[in-house]
Amino acid sequence: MVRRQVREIIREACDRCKGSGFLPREIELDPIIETPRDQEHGDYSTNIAFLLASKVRKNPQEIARFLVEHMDFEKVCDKVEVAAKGFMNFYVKDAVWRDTLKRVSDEGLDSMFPNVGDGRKVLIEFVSSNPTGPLHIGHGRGAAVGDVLANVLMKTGYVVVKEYYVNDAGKQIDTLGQSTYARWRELEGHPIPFEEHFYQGDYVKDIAALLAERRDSIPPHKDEAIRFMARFASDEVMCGIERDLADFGVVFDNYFRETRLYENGEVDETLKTLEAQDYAYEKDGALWFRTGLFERDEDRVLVKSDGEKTYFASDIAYHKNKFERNFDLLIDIWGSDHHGYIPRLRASLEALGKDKESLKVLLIQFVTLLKDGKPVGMSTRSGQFTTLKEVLDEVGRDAARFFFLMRKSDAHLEFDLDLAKKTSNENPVYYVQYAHARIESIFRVAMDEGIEAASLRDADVGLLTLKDEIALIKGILTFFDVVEGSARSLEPHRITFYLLDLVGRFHSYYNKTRVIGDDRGVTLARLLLLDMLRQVIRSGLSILGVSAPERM
RNA sequence: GCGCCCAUAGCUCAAUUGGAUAGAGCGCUGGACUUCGGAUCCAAAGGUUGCAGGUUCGACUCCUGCUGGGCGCACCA
Repeated sequence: MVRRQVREIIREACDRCKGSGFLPREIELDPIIETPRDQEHGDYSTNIAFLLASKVRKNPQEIARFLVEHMDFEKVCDKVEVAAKGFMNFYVKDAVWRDTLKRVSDEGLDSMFPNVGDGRKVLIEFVSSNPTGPLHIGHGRGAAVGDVLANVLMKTGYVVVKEYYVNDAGKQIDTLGQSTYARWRELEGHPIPFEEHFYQGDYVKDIAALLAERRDSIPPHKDEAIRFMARFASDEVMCGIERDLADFGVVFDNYFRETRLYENGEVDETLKTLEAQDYAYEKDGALWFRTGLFERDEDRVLVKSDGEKTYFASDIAYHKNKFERNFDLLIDIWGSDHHGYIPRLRASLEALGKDKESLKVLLIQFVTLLKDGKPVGMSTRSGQFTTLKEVLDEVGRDAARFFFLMRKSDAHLEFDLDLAKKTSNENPVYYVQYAHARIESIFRVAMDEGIEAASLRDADVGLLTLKDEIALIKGILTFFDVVEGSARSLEPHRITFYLLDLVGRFHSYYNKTRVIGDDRGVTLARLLLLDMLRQVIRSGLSILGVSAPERM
């Protein structure tokens, strides 16, 4: 908003300088307008003089001075300074900040989010955990990142579809069937060896117990029984996964089953296409994809010599299917242990004539759970993993989601269970939520004193004259920049950091300044400020999927 | 052996994507409640950004080489 006005001022000045012959007419620049971290350097600054310096072979400072002389900034800025090195610093008028706040208040938050997506369609595929066991903590992090990223993109003008890819075909489902069968035989008193590669978790026993209750529906022959149990168990596990996700506040638009790709013949069709273009070849009785043609990676098997298709084969078909559904952007969110898989998938998309740049893969690093300051071990095979459900039961949805978004997704995350449970100042979730509850409380008091919510419309923002108040306004308005940056960089964790910073300013302001006082005009103006603040906190928390309580 | 990611205050992490004097929280030390919620605030201490070069007006950020950690390198998914 204000940034755009500053950009316009710079553009005008450049045009004027071109007219005067100082700058060559053909020069085109898109200057970066940034907010300096040091307040002393103004509200915005630009590096345009440095960019021009190399093109017109003049001193950056000289260019900056000349630009400022030809600049018509009085409407927006008190002053524009040229710093020693050549930065141009813009000092925005307090009145401009106040008026912008008032405008947001009048027009509503939702109309202020920048339209980054412009209606483009995005498919975000995430979690996609195999239906062979419950979600663990790592899936939880992926779920939080995917869900919040979806919210961010929706706010900024994208049309978003959230999809879960269900690997309900292949060997691991078969193993689940065998594991269930073995547990069932134990229950029936006819145990068979429980092999090491079977799924060890107790949930398999629970499912076997369910089956024991409906013995009649189990086919008599072992192979058929295993197949039946595989289906039954994976459906059961999938139900549990959906339930855990719902408890976590994550709802998918679509569950896409791998078996569907086989049933529709899409896998075979994809393989035929690749073969026809000589991107696939036979060797040693297997069908190989020429990954090396497109990426620095080895050729990979699509069809094994036993005739079985690999996961890679169906995954190519899956991504082809995504493109055919006319998405402009595909986002895959994977565990970072799958990073080696990226080159071959990108290669396959290129082979199919798709733009591989329209696939973005976000990698989620591992989560280490800490309890009593010590890491809690996890391993799917041994059944020792900590499930998402356990963490949710322990710390609650709000803390879990917030904690998952306190780190860049490709950085290791240490999740301190004790800290997440604490209802104290050390817990960052409470720090943010407390600010909201505190503002709500102030409004309750204001109501008691006979101030109507509607009267905020008549508040005179000109009465917000304190330095802290201008700083708060700037903080509030930064929200829209942060959401934009979050969308452009696909980094949802920025929202978390922003909120912590914003409410920090509020708490500080609160401790110094009384909101409700004798002067009704000032009171109203401050209430308007706080109203915008709570709206931004609410909006930010709702993007994170975290509640904004009125009382705590 | 090859590839990807990470390395920043005692600890956990930021740093506007190449910008100005590298910032927060926790912890430590000292302070603030007769008034809107002390689940809060204020102040102080804490750094050769793993090491060595390079690119340029300018590097935590980009390039090269080391060191140390994580993860991959299947006719598994």
